[in-house]
Amino acid sequence: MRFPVLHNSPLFRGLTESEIESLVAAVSFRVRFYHTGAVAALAGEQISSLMIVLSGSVRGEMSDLSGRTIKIEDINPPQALAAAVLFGDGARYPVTVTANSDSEILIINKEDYLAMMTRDRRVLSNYLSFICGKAQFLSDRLRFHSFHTIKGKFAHYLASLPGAATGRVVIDRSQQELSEYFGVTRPSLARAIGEMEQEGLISVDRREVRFLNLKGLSALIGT
Amino acid sequence: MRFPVLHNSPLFRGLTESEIESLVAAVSFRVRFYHTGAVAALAGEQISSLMIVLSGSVRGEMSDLSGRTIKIEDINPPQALAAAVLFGDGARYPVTVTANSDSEILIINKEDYLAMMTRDRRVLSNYLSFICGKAQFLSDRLRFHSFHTIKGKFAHYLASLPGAATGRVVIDRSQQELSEYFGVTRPSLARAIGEMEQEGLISVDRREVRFLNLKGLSALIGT
DNA sequence: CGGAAATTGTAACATATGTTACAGACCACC
DNA sequence: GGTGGTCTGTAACATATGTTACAATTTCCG
Repeated sequence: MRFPVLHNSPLFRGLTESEIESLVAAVSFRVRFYHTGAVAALAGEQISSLMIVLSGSVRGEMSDLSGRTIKIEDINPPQALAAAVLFGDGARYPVTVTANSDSEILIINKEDYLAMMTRDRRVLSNYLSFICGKAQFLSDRLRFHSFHTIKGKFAHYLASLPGAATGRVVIDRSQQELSEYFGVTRPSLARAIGEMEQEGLISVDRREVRFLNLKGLSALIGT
Repeated sequence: MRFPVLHNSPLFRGLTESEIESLVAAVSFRVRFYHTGAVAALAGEQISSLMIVLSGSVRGEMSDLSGRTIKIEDINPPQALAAAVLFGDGARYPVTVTANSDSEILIINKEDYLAMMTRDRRVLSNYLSFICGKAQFLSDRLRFHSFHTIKGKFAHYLASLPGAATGRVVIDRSQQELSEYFGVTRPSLARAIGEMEQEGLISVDRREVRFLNLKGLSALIGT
């Protein structure tokens, strides 16, 4: 059994295809085939295995109170299902996973995956790196939400840019992207920036922002 | 060197004190003493070691643009510093860590901690369980923020309670706690609940909630 | 039972943000 | 140099939420 697609998975980074093969072959794995529309995992079901999409495409969706389903995300090869919560106490699938098209999924028991980690340090490092990155991402994201005002989010964002200490930073994305990152609408962001400029907190020239009133900016962050 | 306090750490759950001792002793560790006010780690500094508070107390704080510092959280024994991002690519301390009182911190190099994981499977399991739990927590938290209206958050929360399928659930916390969980104010939550009741979506009797209009509730979640 | 403390319901008002729409500025490309 | 497309600034209006305050209700404990 060969899994060339796993070579691109962050979980197997740095391993040759043959190394991956022998690692996987050493444990009891299986490959299941799901026809379009078939359900690979049910929301709420206990997670007992690492599942990696080998081919095709699946989607995670939640069913709401009236039975309607809402699509959350697509999962394409070589992504894994719920990898970030795999080893949590009583880990359960947060979403129902359904095949978008005919798909193959590699299934490796949790215990076996653990064994692979102890056998090859790179597998361990890769998983740790993956999940720590995820935690970092979620944590950063959540921090932004903790500032309730757009000005607060923007001030915090400015402070996080390289060169903030010099009082002059360059924004690296468009207002559109920035507003999505903040979870607000574009006009609202533009208005907030305009007001901050009028209030003498910053001066804006295209994508370059200068800090004019550090105390005022800090007050926004503190809120 | 003995570390009785580690016995209560989730990272060393299930190990006897002597097992912990010998595991730690097998790698190059050190215990550093920090006087009140001393800085144990600087925000932005690269993370090279696992640091566990053995005694005393430290706090994480961020400095804002004007140099003022804002306290984020206290870290008490036997908690670890930035354990959730330890193995991320280019992991850096998100906060500056300062001693609240005279404190001792156990410092174990990242590589050495990795070695401990491969040597003892329980250490590995514990860390994985810890970080997956963290990811789960952050992810749940973030999901709530994705519903912009309070009614949406509340409907989603109701749907997540055990017994939601029966159309009758019991809320397990006070409005005060719930509002903090949602990141909104208490009167706003009360108003939202009142309106949902008036709109015929739910009926509320103390902490018991019945679902009257599943379609309407779903519409809120879908928004 | 009784009184204190926490919890909950409700109101009036201020404000931040979303929504929608449009016009000017910039940019790439022909 | 035009020309279409994206990005940005701005406006008027609707609305959700925060703020503050107080009364009603429940819970807790002596």
